[in-house]
Amino acid sequence: MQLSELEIVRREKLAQLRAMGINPYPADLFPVDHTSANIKNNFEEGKRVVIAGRLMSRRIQGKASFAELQDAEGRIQVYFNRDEICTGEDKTLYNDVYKKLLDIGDFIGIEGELFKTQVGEKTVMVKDFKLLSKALKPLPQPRVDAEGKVHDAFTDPEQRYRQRYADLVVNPHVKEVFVKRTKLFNAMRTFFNERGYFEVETPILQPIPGGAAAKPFITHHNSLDIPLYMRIANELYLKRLIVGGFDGVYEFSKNFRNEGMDRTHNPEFTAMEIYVAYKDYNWMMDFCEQLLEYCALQVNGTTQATFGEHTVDFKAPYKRVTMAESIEHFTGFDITGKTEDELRAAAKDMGISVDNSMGKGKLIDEIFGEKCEGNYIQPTFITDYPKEMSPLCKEHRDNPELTERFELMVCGKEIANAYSELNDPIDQRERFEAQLKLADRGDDEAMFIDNDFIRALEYGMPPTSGMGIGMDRLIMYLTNNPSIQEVLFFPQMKPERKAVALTDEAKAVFALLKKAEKMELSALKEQAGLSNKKWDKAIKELTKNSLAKVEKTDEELYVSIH
RNA sequence: GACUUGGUAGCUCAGUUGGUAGAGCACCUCCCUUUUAAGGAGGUGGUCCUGGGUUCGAGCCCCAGCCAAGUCACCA
Repeated sequence: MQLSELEIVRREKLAQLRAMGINPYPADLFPVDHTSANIKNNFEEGKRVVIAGRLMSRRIQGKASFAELQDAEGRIQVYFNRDEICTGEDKTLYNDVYKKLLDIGDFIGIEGELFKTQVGEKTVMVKDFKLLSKALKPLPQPRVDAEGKVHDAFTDPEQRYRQRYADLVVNPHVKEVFVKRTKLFNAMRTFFNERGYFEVETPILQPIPGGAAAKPFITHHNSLDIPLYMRIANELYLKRLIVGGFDGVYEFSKNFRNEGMDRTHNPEFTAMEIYVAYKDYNWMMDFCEQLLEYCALQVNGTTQATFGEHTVDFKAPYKRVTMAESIEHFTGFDITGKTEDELRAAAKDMGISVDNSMGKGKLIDEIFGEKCEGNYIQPTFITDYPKEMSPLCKEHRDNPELTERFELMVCGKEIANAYSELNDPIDQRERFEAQLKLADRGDDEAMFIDNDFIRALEYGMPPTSGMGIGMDRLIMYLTNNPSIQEVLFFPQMKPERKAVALTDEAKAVFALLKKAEKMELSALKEQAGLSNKKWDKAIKELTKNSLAKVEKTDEELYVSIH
């Protein structure tokens, strides 16, 4: 590996520390008893504290120095004074260890006393300190000036996502997003648990990827010798549990879809699904708006959330509009009672591209997606979707062409999807078969038939309402982030770079060398068992790529890992 | 998948018509005992994303590729 000058300097400091008998990575517990936050909140002049964290900035002025220590809760100023730390004649702890051998990014533990500086800053006067972990790579160092302007911000999205650890260290606002994310999950759990609903886990590796229209990841189980799919949804398993007698079950579900990536789609994402027996989708709408109002309050302390140019209010209740009303409102076209051909012609007139694989449901969905969806900024329930595009949803009690389904739209995007669940096993089989026909017409997202799921329904499932919420999307709204990558710790990225391409001979030599770290050149050559020519080529390749180093002492040649 | 923009020091960024690679911060050396983005003086640091091409000469022009962001398409 090629080291920068800064990295080499830090490795040299590491060696010097060791030479002084200081372990840069000590094993023993450090008895922390305060954090930066509770020092500031409960400040007491002269109080003794033990704190630990990363050294994040230093202002050295000869025999004294101010620095900032960052822990999990924020930063606190610390004051290093030579004569406070080194009470005797030996001043090396300050002059050498602190001033020369510590770096920004190092973890240190501090024992000290609280005081306020002449300008009133709450500060820890260091009485003793200990290196807890040396950082070998320099962190980016954004700084904020008196006007709140950030200098040298660490902003490159590629580096921030690939090195989220560094992003989190230096960008407090990034950490805040993830704190809110966890608050959201906790709020939902609390809301559900208080109502007696039961958190469960269902399979991620599934023999049939069901519950949604999407392309799955496929994998293979070796000893069973069967294909398995990573789940695209957990719906069908949760409903099996309702069949099994639970009144309400929910799961935060990591789902996987083998589709495109963009700023709102990551190959793995988190959905929450909940199913409650003896309820219908009208009840679920009430439940949903109560839930989101509660979550917004828990996360942000207010029901209002800013998203880009919009201010969204999650305070219940939300408007409810049927899909037919919505389409009529925005296009003037009434879809009720229209044939597939009439719908296709209407869509064409609206300038929507259509093809013959599209059935009635898909056509209506296209019209809605194109002309209506984007207009709903404030939370709005869109209800009563066409039957064809909702194969797991109960037929509408008043209209056999429709289903009892709603989606919740916010800022023109869907964040929740809910049904009165289909529990008629014969109807369910017919819907699956209709999906097969769609697949034959070329719809590559049509659902598979899940016979085991139908068998479960045949035992009887109580009337049930279910809802799914896109957790990533919801937290994007609650934290004003237009990109899903900002709300995932580790968004999927293409691999960073190809490994150094080595010949097989060079790889073999390197493997031998790695075990020993350093060995005599002649011994390594003998172990490698290569011809002179091949040996020469292999060792030159390794040294050229800075993987190995050849050193000459008085009587021997040594090879070591670089 | 298409298009647009970008990739230069650890970080943020300049880089003129194609003519010896720059700044600020960081880092290193020296001075400095209550400061607060930035004390003073001096210094080090580069695979200009990769590979080809044009040229006497390429960070810059051309071609191909890699990675990212954005827009669109597709997809929930």
